[in-house]
Formats: sequence, C-alpha cells, structure tokens
Amino acid sequence: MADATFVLDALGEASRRHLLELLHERGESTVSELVGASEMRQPQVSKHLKVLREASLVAVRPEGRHRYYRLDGRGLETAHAWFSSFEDVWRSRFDALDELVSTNHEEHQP
Amino acid sequence: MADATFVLDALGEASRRHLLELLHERGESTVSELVGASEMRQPQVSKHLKVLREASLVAVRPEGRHRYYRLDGRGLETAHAWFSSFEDVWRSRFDALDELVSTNHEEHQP
DNA sequence: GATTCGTATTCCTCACAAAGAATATGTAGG
DNA sequence: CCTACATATTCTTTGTGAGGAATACGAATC
Repeated sequence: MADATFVLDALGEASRRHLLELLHERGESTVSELVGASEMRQPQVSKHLKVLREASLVAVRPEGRHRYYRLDGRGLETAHAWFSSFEDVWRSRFDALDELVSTNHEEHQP
Repeated sequence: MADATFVLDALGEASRRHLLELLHERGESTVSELVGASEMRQPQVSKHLKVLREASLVAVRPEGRHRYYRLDGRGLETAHAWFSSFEDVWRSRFDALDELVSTNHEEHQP
C-alpha cells in the first residue's frame, strides 16, 4: 500500500490537486491535453505527474508516443484511510454541544 | 465550511500531521505537553498549531495560563469530503469484491 | 537515418515556508 | 508589583520545492 506520507505530501500542492481534478473530470488524458486544460507548461505538468505517480495517485499507460495518465485508486484510498482513522472525531461533532461553545469562544478573539 | 485548500495545504507537512496524530492519541493537550511528546521546540509547535487552527483542524480552549488544543472535526470533515468526491475511483478497485459482499456498504451520503 | 512530435529530465533561479533565537504577551502566585 | 511560567510572535537564516529555459529521450513518419 502506498505510504500516506507520500500521498499527503503530494496532495499538499494546489497544482497537483488541480491535475487530479482534471483527470477526474476528463478521464484518461495525455500530458499535452492536461497542459491545454491547465495553466501550466509541459515540463511542470510532467514533473507534477511524476510526484503523483510515485504516490500511486495516478497511473500511466504508454501508447505510441503518447502517455495516457489516469487516476490511481491506490493512493486515493491510502489518503482516505488516513482520514478515516480520525472518523470518530469529525463524526462526533454533529452531536457535540461543546464544539459550538468553544468555536464561539475562539471567534471572539481577534 | 473550511476551505479544502487550507486544509490540504496544512496537511502537506509531516510535522503537522504528527501533531494531529498526537492529539488523536492523547486527546486534549497543552502546548508544552505536545512539545514533550514530539521532537519540536515550543515556537514551532505553536506556529504549526496556528496553521492547523486556521484550517479548522484543531480548536483551542484557554484555561488559566494553559491552552488546551484538541482536534476539530470541521477541517477533518472538509478533507474527508474532498476525497469522497473521488470515491468512485478508489472504490471501483473493489467492484468485483462488492458484488460478492454487497451488504457491506450501508453508508450513503445524501 | 533524418525529422518531427510528445514527453521526460536537467540545470538554474527564485520564492516561500520551516527552523532557530530572541523577545513579547499574558496569567497565576507570592 | 514582581516573579515565574506558559504560550505566542517577531526576526533572521536556511533549505526545500516550484517554475522557467533548454535539452535529452523515445517513438512514429517519411
């Protein structure tokens, strides 16, 4: 299983998250298609894709001189599992009254 | 709701993730307790806690000259929601399995 | 085999963020 | 008040990582 460290580090940059969202919308895409759909230039896209690939967040399928990238469920599942380990916390807030109290308390601090 | 950008950026550093894990294990903790339980020094812990607080990942409760920090479900839920938007991708890895054990997914988000 | 296209990689520079040190703020207790 | 303690904040230094330009690699086409 992909290490959560690599996955969360890779997701810590907005441009990489944007690439993932593009791949989610468009499905399998080549590098140049991603370049066209984003504000980035080709070398940056390739470099970000490399980081995402090392985190098992995307997978690649070479075909001719193109390389088709797609989302890889392994990295996404790793991240999801990391957050699920905190599930008790964010789930309990729906019926926790002290959450509301302390939140108001903090918002009154400048 | 906390912006997923802030949350995922905040989670992109290992030391901040470590603080969250410490708070999850120990429950509500003061800054000096977190300093003792980590390899960081007090100013760094305070600064990281500030970032986590701005992302709604932790909340603080002042008491005397101590400040008790604890996990905040809002930021965690924001991150979880971001990953859930990709749920179809990482879940599709288990499609074959789901057909065999179709009674396992009782959770459904409205 | 030369050329062209798609992509990856290297090198360089620069910005930003993290760590360190010192100091400020705030609170309890004498 | 003064001191001791807990935490936050500023300032500086340092280092990591993103972006740009140029180049290298690989595959298809001629």
